[in-house]
Amino acid sequence: MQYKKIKQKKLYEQVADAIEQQIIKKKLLPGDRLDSVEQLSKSYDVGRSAIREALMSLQAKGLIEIRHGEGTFVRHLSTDDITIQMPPSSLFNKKDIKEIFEIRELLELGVIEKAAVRRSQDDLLCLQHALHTMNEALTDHQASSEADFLFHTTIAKAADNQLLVTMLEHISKPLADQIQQTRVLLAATNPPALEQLHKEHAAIYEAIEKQDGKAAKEAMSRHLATVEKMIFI
Amino acid sequence: MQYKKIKQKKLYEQVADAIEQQIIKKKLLPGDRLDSVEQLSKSYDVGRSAIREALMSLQAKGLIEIRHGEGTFVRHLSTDDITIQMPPSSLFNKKDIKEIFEIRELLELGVIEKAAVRRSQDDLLCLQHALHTMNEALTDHQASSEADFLFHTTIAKAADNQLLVTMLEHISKPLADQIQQTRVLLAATNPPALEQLHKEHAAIYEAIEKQDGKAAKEAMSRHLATVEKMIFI
DNA sequence: TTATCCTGGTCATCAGATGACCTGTTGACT
DNA sequence: AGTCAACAGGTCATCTGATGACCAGGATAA
Repeated sequence: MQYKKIKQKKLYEQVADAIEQQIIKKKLLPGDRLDSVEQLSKSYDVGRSAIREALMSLQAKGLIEIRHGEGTFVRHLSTDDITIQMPPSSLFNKKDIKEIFEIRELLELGVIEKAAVRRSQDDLLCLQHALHTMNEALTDHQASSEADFLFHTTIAKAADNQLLVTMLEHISKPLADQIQQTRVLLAATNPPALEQLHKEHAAIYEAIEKQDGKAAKEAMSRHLATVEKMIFI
Repeated sequence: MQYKKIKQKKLYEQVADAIEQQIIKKKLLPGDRLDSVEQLSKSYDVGRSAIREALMSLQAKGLIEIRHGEGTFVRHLSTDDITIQMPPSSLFNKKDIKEIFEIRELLELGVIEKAAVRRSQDDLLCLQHALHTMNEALTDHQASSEADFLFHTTIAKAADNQLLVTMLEHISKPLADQIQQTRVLLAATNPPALEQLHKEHAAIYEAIEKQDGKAAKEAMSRHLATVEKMIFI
């Protein structure tokens, strides 16, 4: 026998949904100010706390912005308001990290093909800069990790797809921790490996400069294989 | 002249951070029960509302679960707790949709290669079922759209990467609306196009059955090209 | 043993009060 | 006219006491 769920939604969720619908249906446009908490409280006939919690959850979703002393406003939003909720990396196990890495690989390989074709002169300069910094800072793990991250981010930017940049950044964050640890380890036990990383980055850069998508993809593929080996020892 | 921001963080954010740190530092393990709101209110020496808002924001992040009448618990989490916040699709413009589609293409092409290799017998059955439903329900746009979605989701599942499934689902959601609209349109104006979609799906299925990654990828690529054309008229 | 009731602990929500903060206005001073 | 302090009105931020809803587990009755 099937029963219909009577799940009574929590009050603030109902309110949040109602307001969200208004935004979706364009009854509330970006930039508009919502009524004050007191007002809404009366309109929806619920307490102020319920309204407040509803607004807070919408703010967490990025739909609205609450400004102390001013009011609550509908946000203007675009694809870079898409966010990925990643629990802290310390809570992941090896298998999770592997899954994440697999996805990064997909995105990164896709992005570099586009980047090689679409890259501008500016992008090249940025890449050069990152490359240079990384080489300079071989001993400063913090700085070289950041430059590494910047290198990859810049490639994503060159692909001219903002959403892709956002996703790669989010996906790479938990990996970045792992990578930095690995860098520290390598510097102590296996300096030539760092040298290899740099060569791979350089190869990637050259392929992008030549706008050779295929070569770039292969270079990136080799690079990721190296990194993967280093992480999953 | 540069000035340092004196941003004083809101109370509940400080509390939320404090508790999050405890979880990250493993002082609070998954399954543990947090102190009651009253208790925490005393411990942190802030009002109950601040505690409550902090807990709500952590719940939104997926780190904890608040159970009415029982208490608040640290969640066990894994990669499928990674969520992607997508504003409602109606708020996107054409360019945004194009970016999203580009990413979907990347993920989908990557996933199908893995799926073709890793697919189990069960996965094949599911795919058959989705395929069948889609064909049956040519006139029921709702049902056929769902079957379409199921078809792609099942492929992701076959790739044996839970995170990938999650991401693809989230990414495809805003596209699904567009696609359904398109389906309705096609049914009225261009029935053969629906036929073509079905053939493409079938081709994808066959390649997966043969575990031919390359062919599967090509079939999917053709399919996505078709869909893209249909969406961006 | 099993079903029912009771109780203590907890979250959900409300409403009043106070403080902090922002904007715009007014009026004095330069 | 331009600058600035002071003020007022509106709004969010937070605290607090009160009440209801909900759950788990123990006590009780059939």
